Amino acid sequence: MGITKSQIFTKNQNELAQVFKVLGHPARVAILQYISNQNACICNDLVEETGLAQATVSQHLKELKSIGLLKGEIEGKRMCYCLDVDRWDAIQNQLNHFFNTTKANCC
Amino acid sequence: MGITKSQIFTKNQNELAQVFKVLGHPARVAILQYISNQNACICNDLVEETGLAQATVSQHLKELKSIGLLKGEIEGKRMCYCLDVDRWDAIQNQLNHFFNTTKANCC
DNA sequence: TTTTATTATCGTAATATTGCAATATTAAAA
DNA sequence: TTTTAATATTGCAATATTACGATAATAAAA
Repeated sequence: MGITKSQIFTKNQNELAQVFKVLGHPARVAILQYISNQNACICNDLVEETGLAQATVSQHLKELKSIGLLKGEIEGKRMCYCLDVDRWDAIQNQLNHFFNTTKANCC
Repeated sequence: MGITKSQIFTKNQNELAQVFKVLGHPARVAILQYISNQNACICNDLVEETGLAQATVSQHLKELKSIGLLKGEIEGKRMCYCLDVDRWDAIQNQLNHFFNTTKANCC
């Protein structure tokens, strides 16, 4: 096979896993950290910063957008990507809820 | 290509991404939640619980072990897998540190 | 309008992941 | 010792991801 059997898991489990998955690439971690050190960012900065090709960076940005972590505004012929802070906080809360509720007494 | 260029990122970024990646599958989220509802667990329970084949479950458990989240004790001819609570807390702290430090003023 | 700069998308190659059947391993039970 | 039960490993097919060159799209600048 090779296809994740998402239909056998709950909506919550799939959503949680999707968030983790998007964050599960060092380039995307690096992109988020870089944006946090600026007040904003543009894609071409990230090409220099990450050492990845422009097409690759654009693709990673798309994935971060797909879970709502980034929002982009058009600024002339540039894109200004920045964190969606509300979504950022919501995701942090969601992950903490997972960690707090999934804590077992060990055998 | 298709290979993640981990050498161009920091050790911290790679480690963080690796943790997110392991958690980024609904079966592994479900396994952790199931273990938390028991006091322990055995692999065969998980086969029924998840609807995945025994080999598949075993593989997911191996990945969770790879980041230290689970520890397994041999109990006769069974394995007793349980959360490593110290590691669990450490990872939660690591992720919170990432979320707290990577928080930008939006543009 | 033409050029230039910036970002997105498409197509494709390389690699990774998922899932499972078959088989191996291990230890208790018979 | 042989059988049985539980888990791990191997090998493989299907699908997903990563990366990038080429190209398209868009908007400011010349």
